[in-house]
Amino acid sequence: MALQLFNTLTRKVEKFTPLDPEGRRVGMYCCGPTVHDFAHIGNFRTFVFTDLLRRYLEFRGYDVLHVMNITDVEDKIIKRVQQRHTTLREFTGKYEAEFLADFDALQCKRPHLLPRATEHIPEIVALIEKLVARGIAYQAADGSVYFSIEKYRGCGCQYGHLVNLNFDGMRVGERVASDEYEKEAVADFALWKKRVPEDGEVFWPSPWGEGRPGWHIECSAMSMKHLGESFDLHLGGEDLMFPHHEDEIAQSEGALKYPPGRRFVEHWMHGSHLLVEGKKMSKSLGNFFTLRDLLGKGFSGREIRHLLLKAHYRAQFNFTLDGLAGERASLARLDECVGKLRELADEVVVPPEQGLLMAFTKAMDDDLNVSAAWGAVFEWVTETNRKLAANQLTKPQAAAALEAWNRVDEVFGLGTAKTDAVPAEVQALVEARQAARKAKDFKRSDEARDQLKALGWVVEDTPKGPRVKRL
RNA sequence: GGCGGAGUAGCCAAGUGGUAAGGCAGGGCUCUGCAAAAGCCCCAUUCGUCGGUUCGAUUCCGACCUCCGCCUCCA
Repeated sequence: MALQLFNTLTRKVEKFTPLDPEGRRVGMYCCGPTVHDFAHIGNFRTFVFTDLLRRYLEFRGYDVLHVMNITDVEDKIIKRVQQRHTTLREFTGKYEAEFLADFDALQCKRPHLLPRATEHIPEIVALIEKLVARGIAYQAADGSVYFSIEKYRGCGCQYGHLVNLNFDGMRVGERVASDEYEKEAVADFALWKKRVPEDGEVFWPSPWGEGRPGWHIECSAMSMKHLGESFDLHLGGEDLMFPHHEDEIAQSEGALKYPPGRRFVEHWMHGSHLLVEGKKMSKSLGNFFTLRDLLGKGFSGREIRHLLLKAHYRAQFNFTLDGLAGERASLARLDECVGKLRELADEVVVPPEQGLLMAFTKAMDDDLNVSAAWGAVFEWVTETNRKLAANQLTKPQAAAALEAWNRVDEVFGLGTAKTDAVPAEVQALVEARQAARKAKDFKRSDEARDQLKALGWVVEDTPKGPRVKRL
């Protein structure tokens, strides 16, 4: 079976075929963060999803070029730069660094390229010039340059690939009515925003005067620069379908005349939103977790990653602290099994056991069915534990099983749990307890166990002697 | 109002026109001096409701109920 992925363009699960004639190289663009604040756990759901897809493509043998933009100029950013009396670079640099630290904590592979909008102004201007030259973009009386959806459609292009748009049925709400710009049509969107006093020092020169890029144009300019005018995959959160991605398609396909059968992006994928405690995240409800909030509650990036990877990317997922705590036990079961295999397998190098890999691949090929994939992993855990308990696993068999898990984990990216170094005080208590047990002084040995527990360690007696684990 | 998604055990969740994966919690057992966040085993005659098609439906069709998301800030 081949890899199949849902495509928002067709609303169907389709066989994934790269544009590369050799079928090897894959260009993948993900809409990255707007660096105006700490990213929250909902944002990271999307980034963990894109990381999962990239890793699975690599597992399937593709040579992936992963590009993720950093939006470092935008209304909210400019407002905060003014409020804090700082510079754009200093402000966005801080949140970009924080974002990447969180990204790393969640064990996401760094994209190969992290282009910043402010470093692509010439490409953005060039793209807008093409649109102006084709008559699809116009400079309004307010000095800003807008994209004309009417003109675009007049060129034979379709607006509304990703969502079924019904302009008449749309609620033209307060947000549209309150728009301060002087557009020809309400649906037109800004490509270049004319400099206003509130922008402070944030502006660049352009053929239309000083100003800054609109929100959508950066992604068209940067994705095409780094991945070519047509590329394979474009990902983002579901909220980006409209208007952001729709407008990206319009800008790109409006600026370049694509030959029949070619288009800006072959395959669009969107991750569903995360709910927190049953509700959409919002600051007023206080259900707004940043990664550091959760790390502060004692959860690890690895545990959070594991929880985010349990849900299918297109399914709405309810994030709860209880759920996170529950997953800890599940992950521990897996770690325990892998740890035992590691002990037994030693350094033996053998090819991976096929059973787990086949079940895993079958599940993941089906639009990244992680639930089925985890099902396969845990069936394998139970089976492996059974053999382990019965002493039925030889060293090469354990090594093969471990190798299979390692391949799977190249995709899940959980790695090994960080084992805390055992402090001398704890080690001394373990030894004292063991000595008391040998002397059959169980009162003393139980006291030692209680003391260990108070220090946050749990002791387990195994055939190989006592073992301590962090509580 | 328009568009889209979802309802499967206490909770999370996969799946199929032929009789329900997996995880958490719970129960039993094993190991143990006792234990264990160690291991094994058990745990839905039933898949929102009502009809229809069918030898057979949770799976297909129709209606209804409920929940959620998007509709120009948003991952």
